[in-house]
Amino acid sequence: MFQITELQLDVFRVLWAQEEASAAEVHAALQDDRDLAPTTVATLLTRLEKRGLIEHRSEGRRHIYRALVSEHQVRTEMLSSLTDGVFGGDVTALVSHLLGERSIHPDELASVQALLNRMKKEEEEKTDDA
Amino acid sequence: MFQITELQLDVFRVLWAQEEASAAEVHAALQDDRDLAPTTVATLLTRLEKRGLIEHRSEGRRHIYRALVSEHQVRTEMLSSLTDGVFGGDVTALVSHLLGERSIHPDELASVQALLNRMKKEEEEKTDDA
DNA sequence: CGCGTTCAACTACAGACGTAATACTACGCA
DNA sequence: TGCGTAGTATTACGTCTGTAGTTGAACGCG
Repeated sequence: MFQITELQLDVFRVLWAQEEASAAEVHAALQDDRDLAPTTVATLLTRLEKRGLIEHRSEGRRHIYRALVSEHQVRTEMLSSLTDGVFGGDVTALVSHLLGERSIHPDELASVQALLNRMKKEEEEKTDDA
Repeated sequence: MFQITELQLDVFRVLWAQEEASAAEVHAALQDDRDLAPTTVATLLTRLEKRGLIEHRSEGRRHIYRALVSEHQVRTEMLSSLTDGVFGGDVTALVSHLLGERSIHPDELASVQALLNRMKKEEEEKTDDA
C-alpha cells in the first residue's frame, strides 16, 4: 500500500508548489518548518526517487526534481487508505465522524451541504439520462 | 504524531472486537487475514504495550491484552492527521474530494445529507440558546 | 593553473517495523 | 518427580526512515 510520511509530504508540498526544484531549493523551502541539513534533504529526494515518486533531470551538475504523483493522487490514495483501513470502507461513517468530531464552523457545514446538493443534482441528471 | 500501521490496526481490530484477548487469541483471530507465527503476534503485542497503546494483566502465565485507545480515538487521530497533513485542515476540501473521487452510491449521498441536516439543526438550536 | 566552494554520491547510525527462531519457564500429566 | 507442552522473553535480521557526516567531482575565481 502506498504510504507517505509527514516529512515526505513536506517535500512533496514544495514540489507541488513550484513544479520543479533543485535540492537546494527544496531545502530552502523547508527551512521555515524543518531545520534540516542540506544533505538530509538530498537523501530524502534520492530515496523518493528510488521509490519512483519523483524524478529529476540534470541541469549542469544540479539535479532538478519534479513530483511524479500529484497532490490529487496522494489525497485520493491516502483517503482511500484511511476509509478502508479505519472506517471499513464506510464513507458515511467517515464523514459523520469528521463532522461530529471537529467542531465544525457553520460555514463549513453549509459549504459541505451545498456540495452535497450539487452532487445530488448531478446524480439525478445521470440517472435521468440512463 | 500518533501513527499506526496497517498490521497494528489489525491487532487493534481484534482487541476492539473482543475487549480482551490473549496473545494466542489475537493470533487466532488474525489467522484468516495474516499468516503470522504466534511469536510474531506476541512481539507485536509487546511493542504496542511498550508504546502505551495496549496493556495486559496476567492470568496465570497468560497475558490478557486490552486496548488503551478506542477505535473512536484512533479514527479521530488519523482523520485529524490526514485533514491537517494532506488537506491543509480544510474539512470541506476533504469531504469534497471524498465524494468526488469514489463513486458514491446515491444511498450514501442521501445518508450523508441526512446527517448534515441533523447537524445543521443542532447547530441552529445551539445558536438559538445563546 | 590551483584552490575554495558547491553539489551530489556514498556511508553511517539509531529507532521502528515485519517477521520469526530460540531460549527460558512454569504447569500439568504420567 | 521428570518431561512434554504452552506460553512468555530474548535475540535476530532485513528494511525503511530520519538525520547527517564524509568523500569525491566539477566549476568558477583569482
